[in-house]
Amino acid sequence: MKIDPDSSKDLSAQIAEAIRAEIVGGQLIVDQRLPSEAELADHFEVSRPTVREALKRLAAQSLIRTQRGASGGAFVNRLRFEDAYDQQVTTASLLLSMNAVSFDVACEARYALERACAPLSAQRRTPDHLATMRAEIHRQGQPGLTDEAFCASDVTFHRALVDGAGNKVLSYQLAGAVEAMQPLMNMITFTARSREAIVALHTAIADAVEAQDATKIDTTLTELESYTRDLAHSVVTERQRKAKEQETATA
Amino acid sequence: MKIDPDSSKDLSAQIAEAIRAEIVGGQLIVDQRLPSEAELADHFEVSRPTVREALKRLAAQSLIRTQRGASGGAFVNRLRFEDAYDQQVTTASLLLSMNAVSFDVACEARYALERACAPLSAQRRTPDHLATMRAEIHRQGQPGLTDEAFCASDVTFHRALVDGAGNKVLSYQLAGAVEAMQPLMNMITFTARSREAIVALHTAIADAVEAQDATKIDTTLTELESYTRDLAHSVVTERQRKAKEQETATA
DNA sequence: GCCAGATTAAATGTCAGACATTAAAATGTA
DNA sequence: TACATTTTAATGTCTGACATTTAATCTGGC
Repeated sequence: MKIDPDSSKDLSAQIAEAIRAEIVGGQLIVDQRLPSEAELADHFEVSRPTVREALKRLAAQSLIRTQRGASGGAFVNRLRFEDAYDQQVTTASLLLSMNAVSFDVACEARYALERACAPLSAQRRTPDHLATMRAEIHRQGQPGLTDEAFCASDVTFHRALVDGAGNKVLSYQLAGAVEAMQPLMNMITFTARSREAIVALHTAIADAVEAQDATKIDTTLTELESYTRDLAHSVVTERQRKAKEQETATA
Repeated sequence: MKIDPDSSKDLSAQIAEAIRAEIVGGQLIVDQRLPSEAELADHFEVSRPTVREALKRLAAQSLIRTQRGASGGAFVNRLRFEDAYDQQVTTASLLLSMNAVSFDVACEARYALERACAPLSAQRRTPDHLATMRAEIHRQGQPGLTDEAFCASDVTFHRALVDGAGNKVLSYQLAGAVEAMQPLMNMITFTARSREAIVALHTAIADAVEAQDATKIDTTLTELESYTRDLAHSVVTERQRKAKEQETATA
């Protein structure tokens, strides 16, 4: 394994970097055991706490897992889609919230990606996917549904559409984006009227998926996108109007 | 801040989780300073090394940064697109290499995503994007170019196409996917003949982008996808044939 | 010979206290 | 006021110890 010159960065960061390079480079393979903390400390000529900090960094990225007890230790972890998925959701959420990404930009990206798998989904969707979509549409029509539940159902519906493409990589990428946008979507309070319109568009999408009509899915998704954006705009302007009104009243 | 019951997980993992929840929940905002390690240790009733391990976990995810010296400490980090981008590339690379994702699946996902931003790119591309694409095409035509340089240029070309859509979220998502696939693409050794075909397709794409012809971009990308897959298949079968030949020779 | 239980050993998890290093802030002086 | 010095508060690192977990080994009885 590599050495660390006395550079500016933390020792633990350098050690983590060295081990990560071994993993992505393929020198350390899945389920292989790393040397023990004491051995690593010896090798890198640092103390055990420093090595531990490095290992925790790698664990935070799901690159390794640790096991206690005899014949325990740190093992190279098989990165599963679910783990990566969780990471991506929080990362994308923070990106959106911390960088003042406008609703329009996020919305555009989301629907562009979703349209990307429409043709594949039209071709490969199974009865399972269709059933999920229909079930969620039915749920979205229930009058007593809370806003949060409606949004969650919305996410499930769109995930079914994406999963219908039968491509794990695509599902991974896209589902992360869709889920990350949910907080932004939640900011829009859906009225009974807008729910009705959304359910109608969802039904049209489900019909098109069932009929394997890729073009129709595409155009309906575009409709849904512009409807969502209009809705968001009207919510924003309404809020501004109310804020102004209140300002006038107090003045 | 929250407490930790004596559950199964590491104390450092629990503490990291508690702080992360504060960050994603918005209780801790960007550039805000966390309590010092000693104060955190006091609050959570653990030792300082344990707190430090927790902080390193968060640092590994770019959620915090630390600063030494008086009035130093740990600060909530503004997650930038570049940071997230790097993380995504390594995550996606590992996903592909560790989960035996087939070339076809990865390739399909990549081109599906790329087609998703074709319409936007046709609409919004600037002279800069066009210039980058032309420059990379020219480079790809040079006879002395190494395979690695050709692939890197390929990535740059496609990034320009994606960036042309003028949507940071889209660029972030897609560029990660494209870059993660590069090692897989590198496995295909390009012959002079296939390079020629690829340059021709790239030229057709650049022309279509310049003409703002979204449909033409889409169809050409599809052509490029199927060409790439055919190439990969022929490489694989050729390798198998050679392996068999050698087996027969030794037998 | 074989199985159940006790023992051992090796590893991670945690703690306490100390010192080193850094960089900002406070202080003193011309 | 401007500049050099000192102080101070924080992270970075080390040492050594103990606690806990768990697999492997040893032991005794049948």
